[in-house]
Amino acid sequence: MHSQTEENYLKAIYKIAEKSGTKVSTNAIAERLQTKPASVTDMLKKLADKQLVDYEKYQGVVLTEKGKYIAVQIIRKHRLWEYFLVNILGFTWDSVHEIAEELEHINSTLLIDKLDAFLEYPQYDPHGDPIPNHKGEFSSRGAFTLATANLHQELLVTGVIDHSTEFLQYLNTIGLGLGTNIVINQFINFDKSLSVVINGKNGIFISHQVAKNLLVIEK
Amino acid sequence: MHSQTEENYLKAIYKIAEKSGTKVSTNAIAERLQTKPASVTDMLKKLADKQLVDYEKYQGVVLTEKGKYIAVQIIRKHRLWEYFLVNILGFTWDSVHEIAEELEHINSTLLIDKLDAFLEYPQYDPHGDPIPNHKGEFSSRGAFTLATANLHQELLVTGVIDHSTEFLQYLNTIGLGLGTNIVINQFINFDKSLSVVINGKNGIFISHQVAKNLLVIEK
DNA sequence: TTGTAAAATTCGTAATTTCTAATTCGCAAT
DNA sequence: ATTGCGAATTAGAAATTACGAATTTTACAA
Repeated sequence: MHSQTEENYLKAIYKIAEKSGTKVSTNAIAERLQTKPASVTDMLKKLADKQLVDYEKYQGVVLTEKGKYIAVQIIRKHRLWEYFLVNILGFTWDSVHEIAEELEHINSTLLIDKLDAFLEYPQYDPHGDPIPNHKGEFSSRGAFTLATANLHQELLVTGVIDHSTEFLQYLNTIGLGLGTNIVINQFINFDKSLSVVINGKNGIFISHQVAKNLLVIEK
Repeated sequence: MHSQTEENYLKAIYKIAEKSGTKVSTNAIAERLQTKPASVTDMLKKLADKQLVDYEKYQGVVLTEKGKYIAVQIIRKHRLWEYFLVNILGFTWDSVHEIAEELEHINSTLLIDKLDAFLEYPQYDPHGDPIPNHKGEFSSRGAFTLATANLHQELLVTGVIDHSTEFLQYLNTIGLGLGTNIVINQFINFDKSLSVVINGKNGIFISHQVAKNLLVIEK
């Protein structure tokens, strides 16, 4: 078994590598986990001893297959629990992250498989992130950010990149959530902001910063 | 917040005191938690500092009101999760204890209240133990053990005292579970064993040891 | 090629929790 | 009142995870 701390490191390394596509630096891990580089170095040595990461001093780390498998299982658990919290217990999408961070460390493959079955094998969590299946395979919808979408195309919101409570609550205030229909009416060159139609309601402005954090597909 | 270890100590002290009704000894805690008396002494000092127990060297401990409240909340969480695992996810009653031991340490009052509501405020867990409500109040059915029941009385099984997998699986093999009807046909003086009718099936023998661990009420 | 700033590591230390071994305490029997 | 034994405690040490300060390494600009 692995400690909760080890699991959090593996997940952090996975997430950073997912975004950057390269070896993961000590500082990047420290920042993500709100800890200090010295602590990260200590843990990387430990994970390397357990063959969960390939680690060379000063060169960054990469997850081994074993490490990647564990990371994906934790992500699976996190996202399934989020789905449960929102769709079964009635939590809002902006309030489930912290609880799922705790639940993801519960250790029982049987529990997760039964939860998955009870939820009828959902493919996406309440933020639109794909839920890996029991083999660790992810679905993909080929979504792109609103910032790269075309004018006048009918779009469907399928996910968010930023998961912070503040961002999600802002989306709530403008009536935007997963499944919302959206059309870009106007592109403002000056600040790259957008004027959009949300579920038929016209003239809503969305900043470039927000658009970059919204995932959509063509309808 | 309190560590998982602290919570386990509080729960252990509560359970031992519940049975004995007296101050709880260091050795009793050590045995229940599969640890050494020296470790227990260390932790008792810590819990005393936090005002969760009243502790005098060599005299044993008692939970304070604060400590008792926390212990009851952990028991509430444990039993609600057991109910969820059995009645929603389809686990068997003999396989949920270990998972619930992990889930009981998830820290969110909102989560537990929402889970309670989703489960429709169950009063008893899959082993017949009462689930404290959000105020910490327990229900009681006034059950007694099969070992103290009368001949020929129609009885209903409402709980078990021993929660071990072995005991529960044995009950499965003789077709006995919560809600089972049972009548004592014969009392064997030699070894205090019983001949009983279970759900209409005659001539099943039950040892005194088993009878002492079954809770029943009159029908 | 060299100098320097940023990144990463080492080292010593701290807090938690646990353990073993040695010691002390409380109480029952004499 | 003393003795002796089991229960409980203290002391010292290990494992885990984290941190600050000092040091080393890397990468890149001049």
